[in-house]
Amino acid sequence: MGTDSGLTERQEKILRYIYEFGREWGFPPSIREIGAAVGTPHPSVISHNLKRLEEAGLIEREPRRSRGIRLTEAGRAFLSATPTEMIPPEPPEGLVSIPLLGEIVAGEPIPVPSSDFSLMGADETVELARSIFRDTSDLYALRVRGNSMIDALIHDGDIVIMRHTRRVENGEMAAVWLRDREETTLKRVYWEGRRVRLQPANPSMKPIYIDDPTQVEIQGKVVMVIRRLHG
Amino acid sequence: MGTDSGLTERQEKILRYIYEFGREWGFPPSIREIGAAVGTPHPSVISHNLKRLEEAGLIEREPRRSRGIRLTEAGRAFLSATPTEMIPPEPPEGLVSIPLLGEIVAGEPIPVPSSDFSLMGADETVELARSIFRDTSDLYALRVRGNSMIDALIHDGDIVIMRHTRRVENGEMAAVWLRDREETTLKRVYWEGRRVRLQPANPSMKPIYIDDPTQVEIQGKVVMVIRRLHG
DNA sequence: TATTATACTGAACATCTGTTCTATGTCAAA
DNA sequence: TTTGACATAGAACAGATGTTCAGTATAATA
Repeated sequence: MGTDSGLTERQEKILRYIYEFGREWGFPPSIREIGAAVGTPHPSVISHNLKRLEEAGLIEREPRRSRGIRLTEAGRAFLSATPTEMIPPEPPEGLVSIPLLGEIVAGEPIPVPSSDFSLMGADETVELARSIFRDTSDLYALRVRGNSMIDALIHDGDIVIMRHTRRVENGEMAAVWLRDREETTLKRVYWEGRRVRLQPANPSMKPIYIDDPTQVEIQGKVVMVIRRLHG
Repeated sequence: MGTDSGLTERQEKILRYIYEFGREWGFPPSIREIGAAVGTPHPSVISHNLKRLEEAGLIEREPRRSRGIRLTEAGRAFLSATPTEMIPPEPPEGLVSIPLLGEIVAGEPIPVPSSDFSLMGADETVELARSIFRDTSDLYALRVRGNSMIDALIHDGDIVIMRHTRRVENGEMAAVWLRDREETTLKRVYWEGRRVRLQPANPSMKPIYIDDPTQVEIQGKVVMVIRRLHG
């Protein structure tokens, strides 16, 4: 037995993972992916617990279909009601609370943890109209520090709204995580055969060429730039 | 070839089915489920067409993962561009609908009627979170045309949110109505004794001096700059 | 103690699923 | 006509995936 919610700690973990996996990837996890996430490689255990979660009405399943897991409203409600630390207050309908995950310095990039893109840990949020975006599930915000991106018409204090996607079109501006350097930087990305060109918007600056595309991890693309002025 | 969209009829069917399947089941379809839906039980055909859809940027895929299909923004846009059009809903509480009153060209200013700042006549609006602003009663929006304000970090297509005030501090950026010229322009305003200096943010451009301050009518000051990028 | 219920472990299986390979048909350009 | 690009068709395969079965462990209960 786990908590007073009637769910095992593992069951709660599973439920939460299903939610977070869906947010990140756009489709539900498989049984074994859940198992790896909660530390049990045995599908029967997950299967058993999924059965319990379904009996509790927190999820729905499509028998014999891969990734046939669906969170019910009750499941979502359960997750918002039992936070791990703090759950941000529900924004009014029509608004999106976009987590402000940190800062980004264009010239001298600072790392942004690539694993933690959940709402947790974001003490600040940016509220925008949901209608502006077609899909708001994978948006986050970064505050720009420094004036190195001045020629991209982005300067100190600006807020950039990012979409957490793994793929960008040629020429789109993206937040790029360079694995070997452990840096994040804002650049326009061009896929040139088997190398990647990271082009600063400033034409006087030379592009960075990455010969190993696996070193380049797209954190997301810039969807919007917001600048607030005097009052 | 199918339509003028560059997509085969089958590819369009596939794209639409991915969307509808996701809406119905909460997870993406498998390749063979797509095949059955579009009348071809051959996975290679679907695989081939999915590759095309991915190249077109309409979907994203996670290689070798079952149901690893995700609609991109472009994909959603494509679908909503074709079928029955949607009716925009009323803005919910917590939002401000800021009237988009027209365009402003920094270099070659165009007139904006100073008398009509009501909501009427504004066919477009910009929706923002009410919490961003102290007071939302006197806000309006203008779309920037042209790149003359490029050194003010404002460029073509940007939306500027204005506060309709008659008075600005020295150095604040304002929309200025020049009575004799019947023009509106975006400039930083400096009150210098009995004349007014309208300073373009571009340092290479000369300021405009207005000797008769009554000719200068402050339309409002720039409160926010919004730039939307790809998707 | 014996019983029952629940959660877990381990293994195996049938099917599903994405991918790859080869071959065919179609249509437009050379 | 030939050529090439492209959509399609069929088959096969390795791995993923959901499911099931037998057995173990632990705790609550009679």
